[in-house]
Amino acid sequence: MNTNKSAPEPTIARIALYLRCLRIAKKDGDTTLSSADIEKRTGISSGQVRKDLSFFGEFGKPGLGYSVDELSQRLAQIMRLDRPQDIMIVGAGNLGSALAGYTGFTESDFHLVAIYDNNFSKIGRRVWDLDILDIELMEELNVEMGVQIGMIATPAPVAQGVADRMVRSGVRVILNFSPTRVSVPKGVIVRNVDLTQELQILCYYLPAGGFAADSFTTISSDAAKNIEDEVLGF
Amino acid sequence: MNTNKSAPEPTIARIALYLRCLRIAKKDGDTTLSSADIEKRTGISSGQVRKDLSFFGEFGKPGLGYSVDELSQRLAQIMRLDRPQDIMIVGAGNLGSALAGYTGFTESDFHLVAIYDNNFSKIGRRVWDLDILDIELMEELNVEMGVQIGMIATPAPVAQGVADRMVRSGVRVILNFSPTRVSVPKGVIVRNVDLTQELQILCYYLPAGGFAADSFTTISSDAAKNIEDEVLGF
DNA sequence: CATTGTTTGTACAATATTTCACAATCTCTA
DNA sequence: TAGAGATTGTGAAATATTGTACAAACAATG
Repeated sequence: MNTNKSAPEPTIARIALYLRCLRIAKKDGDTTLSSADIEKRTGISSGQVRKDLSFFGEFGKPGLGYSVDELSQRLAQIMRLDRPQDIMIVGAGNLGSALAGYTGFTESDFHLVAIYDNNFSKIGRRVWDLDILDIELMEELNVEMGVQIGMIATPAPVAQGVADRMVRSGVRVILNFSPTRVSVPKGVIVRNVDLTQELQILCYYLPAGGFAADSFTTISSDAAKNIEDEVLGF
Repeated sequence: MNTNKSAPEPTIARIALYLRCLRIAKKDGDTTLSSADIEKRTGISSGQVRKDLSFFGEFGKPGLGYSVDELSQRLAQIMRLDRPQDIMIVGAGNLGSALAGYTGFTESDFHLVAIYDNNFSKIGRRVWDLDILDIELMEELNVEMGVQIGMIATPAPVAQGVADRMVRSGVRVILNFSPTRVSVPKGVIVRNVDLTQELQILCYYLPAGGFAADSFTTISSDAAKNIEDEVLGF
């Protein structure tokens, strides 16, 4: 174990993955998982899994593995995911509205409690089951709500102002979808999800020779299942 | 410089940032930028900037810096962003539709040419200026279109099937928004954008002591501008 | 055109992260 | 309950990434 210094960020990111893996394993009826099992499910090497977990304690039993229930509970505790977390969104446009309706958040016990905008034609309109609120009221309203997690889904030019307002309102961590970096006081954490950047990175890995449809046509991933046949609208 | 081995992934990610920075600098009228200037604009240390750029060549002039125009052009070339790139989206639901309408892609010269779904009630409907196509036709249609970049915006259970179909259709790089990992043949690249995971990571960094609104109330980021006053709907 | 001031490119050092290997510990079965 | 088999936790080695510092190259100015 390693009590003094905090875990590396990549470890934290993987813990989130382990949590999802554990939930699926539980649904599958597995009561215990070895690090090798976790490797099969996540693709993360068993050694990496053990090292990641060992940052926080000794959760496993030699010869057996990890108890699905116990590990889930402990990891959720560490990640502060053992209770529902309230979130707010600023920007009720294209992306903001989609995020507001994203069911994945709800499934993971995130609870959207407010969505703000600065556009008078949007304020008061409903998105899913929420009224769009006037951003001018955020500081006031958040005294009551106490939301600590904010998502920025605005154009770049207003992102910094929104971040500042969030911080003044008591928000402590920010997920920023706008294509710009925002500055925040020390102690507040920002993560950027930059959709364009992701595409650009992928472009770099595009093969040089242009379009070549044949190269991989016959190869099929071993994890492929025949779920395409299911009636599953998306 | 370093011709033999390919650049580290973090470098590639930052190059995308430099490109954006360069575009803004050009708009600002700057014709030349030093690595220190880039640090001011991006927050990436000047040393890091120089090291990143030196992976691909010697673009700067000692005593002067980098020519905005030349560097933009060279970097765009390296990232294959010197010409428009066609993309497709699978999943015309909540998130997929939002991505289809995301203006950021268009601004960076990405061109959405197809959006697919498997739900008969959606196929044929229009999203923005595109007809939603039957996913069953992807292989056939993409012979003509030759799209190499795909985005998965479906529920997790069908993501692997969609990825397989994309690969069979000639897609070479995939941006996966579904909350699951997909396997692809060697040579095909997948990047995952996992919205729930991002929130979960942030949760970990939430301060322990619960809600404490005062701590940062008076501190304001030095980069804050008064753009809130602008009439800028979002 | 020499001198001063800037800025690059890069070797080297420092961190950070991942991989590897294995003793120690536990399970399971006979 | 003893012995075989499985799996953990963790140091130590290997990689990967970032930070530092400085000689060499150029600009600018009078």
